Amino acid sequence: MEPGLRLHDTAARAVREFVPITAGTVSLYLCGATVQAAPHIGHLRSGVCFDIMVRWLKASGYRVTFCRNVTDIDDKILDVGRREGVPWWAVAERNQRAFSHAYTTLGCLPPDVEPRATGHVPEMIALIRRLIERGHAYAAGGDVFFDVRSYSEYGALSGQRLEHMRAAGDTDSAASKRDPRDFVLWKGAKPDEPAWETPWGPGRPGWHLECSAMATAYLGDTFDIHGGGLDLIFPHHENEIAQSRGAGYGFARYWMHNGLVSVAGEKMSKSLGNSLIVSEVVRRVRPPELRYYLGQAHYRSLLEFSEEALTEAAAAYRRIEGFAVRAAEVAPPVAAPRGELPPVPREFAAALDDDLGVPQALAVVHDAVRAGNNALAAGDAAGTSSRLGEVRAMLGVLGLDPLADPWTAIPATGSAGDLRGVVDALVGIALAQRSAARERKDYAAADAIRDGLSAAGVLVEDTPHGPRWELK
RNA sequence: GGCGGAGUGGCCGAGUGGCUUAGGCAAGGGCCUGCAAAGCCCUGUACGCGGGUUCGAUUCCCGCCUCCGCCUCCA
Repeated sequence: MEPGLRLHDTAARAVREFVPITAGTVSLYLCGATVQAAPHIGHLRSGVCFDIMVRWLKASGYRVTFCRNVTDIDDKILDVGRREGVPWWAVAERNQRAFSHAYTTLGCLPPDVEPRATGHVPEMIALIRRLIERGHAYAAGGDVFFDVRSYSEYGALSGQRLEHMRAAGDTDSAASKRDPRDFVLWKGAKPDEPAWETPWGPGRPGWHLECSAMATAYLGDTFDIHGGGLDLIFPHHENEIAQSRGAGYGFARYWMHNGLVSVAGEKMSKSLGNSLIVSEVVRRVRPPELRYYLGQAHYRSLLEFSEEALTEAAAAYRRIEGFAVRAAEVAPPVAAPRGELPPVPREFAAALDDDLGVPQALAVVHDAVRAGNNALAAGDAAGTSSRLGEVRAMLGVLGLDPLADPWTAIPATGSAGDLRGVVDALVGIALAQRSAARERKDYAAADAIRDGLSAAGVLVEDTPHGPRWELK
């Protein structure tokens, strides 16, 4: 009777009932970063959307194996290294760290495995060998190419027909291709570039090949879900399918693609130079607010970035957070049993089961918040507590914790703990003075204290139980 | 040229052949407050344009306009 999870499958161009290969388990591969620059919020939108996906799968009882790769070598990484006069691997390492930090900052669970392309050359060589044996690939001029005409299904994912396609521009030695649309599996070595030995000569991996090799290495010949940004459908995912199916593997059964983030009507991308770097945006809104913003729209929709929308999202999240914080003061949350996720309201589950309907799910959250605020106002501790439980459970699935200690968001300086004690004490003294002023009806003095605290980033609210304060 | 997607009230953003026409932000009114803040209650009747189908369309069909993505590295 349970409707169960349904997902939009790009290959089928439809929402399909999700049936895992093995009951109770899900294998998920997500195209992660090509670590050629610092992450922008478009990258993290993908990260957040699939993080919610993973969390929902887990909350639904699935055992999930989540693999998110790192492409740590490509033309641009080499370019950046040359330009900066540092080794290519240092560029990759630095940016990978920036990505990891951004994922962590926005509350994305770490993947079960995070393979790097350069660590999987043997798997790639084996895959190329298999493709050559099966007549789908050929070595020419130092490169190895995939023969697109040998694979009749080529173009099926993206709905492209071979005769309409333009030449693949992924190599400098196009002359040696049998067909201009053939794409490169392995790039022959060039002077001053890193190279690995192969039966076809030294060189480095082509981008598409990496993902096929890594996905099957960790998730098996056939796995459940493959995800990535909309812009990867063609050629990247199309080519992955050609390589993997050509090699005789079943490969991914569902293809999920998240919508892109645009700025001023244009796609956000490194090459367009309109990137909003995560580390910058997180100075304007707090990380959970940015996460809320990136996750609030449906994962397949286009997200046109605007400062106003970001601010609105932050306000919306604060409403939820405000309830949770106030409710927790009255009705302390009961700690959930270790590793167990508390149940979420049925409407919330139904929304997420319907192709990850986060917007509708958030409507359920806000309804619970309103009910909770009403219970709070009525002094209904039991009702407040139960609503708080619901809200926390739902937000947990969305990767947000409204009761997270705000001090943990403050960059660790080694003295954060001491600092907190000092602020607590000083604000406490100021509020005591303000209360005294109010007692004697000296409202000018009371307001001056409140204004002073506000200017310092401490917001004061009067409640039936006395004043309370929070940062920012 | 080929493939795909989108145009919803001031803004963001769901959704649906009619029935209770999501939710948030902002706005106005009210309650609460010493004043605020927060919260609660109320208010706003929207679906790009033109046809068609229908008792009835924002929702289905046709045409058009505008915008975006992919077809080249890109989450």
